[in-house]
Amino acid sequence: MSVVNPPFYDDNDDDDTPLSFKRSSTSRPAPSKQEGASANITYVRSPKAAASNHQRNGINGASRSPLPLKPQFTNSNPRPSGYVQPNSSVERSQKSNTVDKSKMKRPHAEGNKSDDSDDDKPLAFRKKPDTKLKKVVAGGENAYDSDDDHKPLGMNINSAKVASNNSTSKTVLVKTAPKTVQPDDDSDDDHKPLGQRFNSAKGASSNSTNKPVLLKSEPKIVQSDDDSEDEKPLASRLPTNAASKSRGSASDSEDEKPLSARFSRGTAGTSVSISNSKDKLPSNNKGLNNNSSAPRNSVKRPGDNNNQTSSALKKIKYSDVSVSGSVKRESKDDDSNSIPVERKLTLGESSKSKLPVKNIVKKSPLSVKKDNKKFKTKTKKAMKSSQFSKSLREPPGSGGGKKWSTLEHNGVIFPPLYDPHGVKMLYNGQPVELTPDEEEVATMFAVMKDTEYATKKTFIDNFFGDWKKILGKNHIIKKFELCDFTPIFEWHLREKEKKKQMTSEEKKALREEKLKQEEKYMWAVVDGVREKVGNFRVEPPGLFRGRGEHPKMGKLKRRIRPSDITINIGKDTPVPECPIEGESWKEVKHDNTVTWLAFWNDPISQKDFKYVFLAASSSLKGQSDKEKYEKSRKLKDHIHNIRVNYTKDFKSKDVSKKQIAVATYLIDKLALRAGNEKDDDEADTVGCCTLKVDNVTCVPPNKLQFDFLGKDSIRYFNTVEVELPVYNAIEEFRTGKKDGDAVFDKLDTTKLNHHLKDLMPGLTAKVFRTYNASITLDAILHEETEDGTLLEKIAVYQRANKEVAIICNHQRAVSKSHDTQMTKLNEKIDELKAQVDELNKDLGKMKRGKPLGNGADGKPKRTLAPEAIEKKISQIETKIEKMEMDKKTKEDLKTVALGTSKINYLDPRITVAWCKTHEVPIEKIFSKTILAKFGWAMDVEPDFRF
DNA sequence: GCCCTGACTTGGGAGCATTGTC
DNA sequence: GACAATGCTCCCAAGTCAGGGC
Repeated sequence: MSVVNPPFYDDNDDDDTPLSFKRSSTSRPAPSKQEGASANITYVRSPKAAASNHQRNGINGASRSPLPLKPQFTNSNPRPSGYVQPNSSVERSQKSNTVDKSKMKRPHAEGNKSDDSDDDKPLAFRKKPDTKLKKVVAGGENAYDSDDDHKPLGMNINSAKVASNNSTSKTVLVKTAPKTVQPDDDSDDDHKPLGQRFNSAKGASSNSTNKPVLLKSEPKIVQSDDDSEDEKPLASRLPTNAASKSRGSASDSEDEKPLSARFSRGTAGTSVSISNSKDKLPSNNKGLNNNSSAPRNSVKRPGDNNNQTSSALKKIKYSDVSVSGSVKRESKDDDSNSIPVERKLTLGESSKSKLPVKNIVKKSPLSVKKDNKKFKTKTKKAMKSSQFSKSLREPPGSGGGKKWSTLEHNGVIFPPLYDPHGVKMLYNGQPVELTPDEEEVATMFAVMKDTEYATKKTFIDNFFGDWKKILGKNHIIKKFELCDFTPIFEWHLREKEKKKQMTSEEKKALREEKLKQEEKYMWAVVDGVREKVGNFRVEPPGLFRGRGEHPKMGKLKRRIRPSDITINIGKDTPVPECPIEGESWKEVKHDNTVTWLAFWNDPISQKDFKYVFLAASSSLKGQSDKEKYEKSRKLKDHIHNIRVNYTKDFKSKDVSKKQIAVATYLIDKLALRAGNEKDDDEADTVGCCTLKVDNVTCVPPNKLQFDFLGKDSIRYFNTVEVELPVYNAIEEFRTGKKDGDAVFDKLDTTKLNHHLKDLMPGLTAKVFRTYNASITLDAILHEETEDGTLLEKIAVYQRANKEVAIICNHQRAVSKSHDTQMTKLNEKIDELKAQVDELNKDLGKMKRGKPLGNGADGKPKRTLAPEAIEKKISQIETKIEKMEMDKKTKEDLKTVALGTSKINYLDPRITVAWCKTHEVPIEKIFSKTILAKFGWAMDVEPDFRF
């Protein structure tokens, strides 16, 4: 890639111009990572092998933090029905990513028993000195006193030979020898990405199994006889890189240095943001004073009509007016989706000077009094930990509990009323006349006829139960089995087809019409700044599509009416007109301590609410996002102590303490979710604190096998080698209990989080996920990126992204067309290879002066110059190479969902900084929507490290 | 200290729009 | 231009976690 005088930012207004974070002679030259500041525009980076990611496996590098390596293949695992067995070696290679974080260790790291700490490295990068003994799955490892505490999960895997041929779950090496905790250990493991902290199991059994399994609706696993890892839990699929670079010991010490010192690049401070004055929007506020002291008489909680004053004050905190988020007034025609990327880049920088200064909220005497009272009631323990226990929930710059001063919006838009189609369903073979209300619900079910829901008893029972209430006792329809919804289903298919057949003009016209109707609801004005509203459409009625084995699936979600909806709006602002004539809102509030614009009670679960919020691109959300990442970033400074702390407590005689220690260990090492208690009317899923005895199996001498349904009923199945004290503790917690009993019976998320706050302000269980995800990305990008082509760089990013997705167990179902696509690709590759063979033969003949003979069509072949044939061969080979790469990527990512981590767990500043440093156009990584969401991160310095 | 509520984030999939291939 | 593949956005379900009430 050329780096000669590329403009750092485009200076023009061309919306279509890719936003490349290139350096220009006028911008600050980017210092190379290795060389510190550099005045040269051209980067000089370590001369790493230019091989693609796929090819790097096994290549030793000088890097101190080995990357997660290519997954090793494993084996035969239970797979969900419908999954296909890939056969090719390429496929196998992809599958291997199922785990075995253990395999991630690089050989020389393995051999390197240096004490060089890698605590500060992301887990994914951590090496394990004593690899032979440890296995992990899904990120399990215990390196608190090791050198990998700061590494991301994916990088903390050491390789080790795993001999199991028949194991049913893949294991990943983890340190087994319980180390004595050395607080002054020079470990650098604390900051490694999780993935690197797993030992890698070189040559892991191809039969081990931790395949990711999507069990959303059907938890049953189909045993497969192939060695695919496709269905292994992602958490256990961290790619290994047995031979990959390992960090040199010399650099290890850097892990403990402040980031700024580690990556000082000289010219720090130079702004890299572009400035485009025309894009800077005035902060006028349409007549509503954004600094006005809006009365805080709002009610804190929806539904609470008697608590307005107190609720409004409840969250108020001493002002913190650091409004760093970008706030921009959208021009009338400025749909955020079409904001030029470069404009988005200006948000962070330009907005700083343009932000409406939020009010400094002084606590009212009442609120102070209330706070004092609260303070006095704190227990000694709470007081002791008060500095850490203080809620940090409010986003920065929100002025304490106050989220806005003025708020204008137009309410919500309702779905159109039901339009009866008149198609008669059959009952007992006879057409049945239905009223519009009856037909509406019948249609809801009919259109789902070919979904899995329609085959589930719970879904059918719930639907039929609710439908019968509408049909009434005397209706002819009595039994579901006699119902035939086919005529309605066929009508639905015809409608779909009609829609599909519409010309693009007709579709466009429809879109425009819809946009016209919705335009007014799409925007809100917050403190004088026009912001996009997220979900301004009221959910239409339908059948509840609960995931997994949700007991309420199929129940009727009734139509929401204005009288169900509570509106939240600025006090001196006109209340949105109710769009349905003759009806009115349930209530109107003016609560500026919350960010919702409207809510209604969930018709399926009355205790739950459905909120209307601002869009992700809004400054309020941006501030909150930034705060989240800052908090996670702070964890890096505490992680070593936290790990030392919980390790100490593994052997505590106080069972509660011991359970907290072990749970924290699991959350840290396996990126498990906290695990709140669930009600009986919810799907039976678990997290760390709610693990049941039958969710964890102790496999001597020191492995734990986890098998449970997590969020969204996605299966987490993983075998992890853990520290012996952890293993013993889990065994102890299970003793005397039966299946279904809680492993951590002395623990819940409240206790756990309270404890975590003692260790770091604002720390909660979920912060570990963000921390490990972001530090993994940061580490991999910095270790792996080389001076390659743009495509190669993007491949590095994708791989890092994938590591994180695996750590977080972000799975997706294999697309229906996956197999067809793979078959087509294989056929094309074979065809091209045959062409190359033929051309090579021709070339040989020509060189020997022999005639070429006839082609496949029987006609004499055209004579070409040898150079032309060689050129053609080369072109086809390049094509084959590309297709092989496509194939690998496709297979590799078929069960991994990259988007979730990108949107929720990866600090965007890491990505932006990397793009700037490596001249990768940011839109190659972030879509327009994500760019809008991360506007606040766009002006980060290229040398930013998480 | 427990239970419950409220507010917010996280999450996968459906379906639509865009891009690529022939 | 037709069709397929890919990518993106929207939808809404399902988590987390703080704080109030008793």
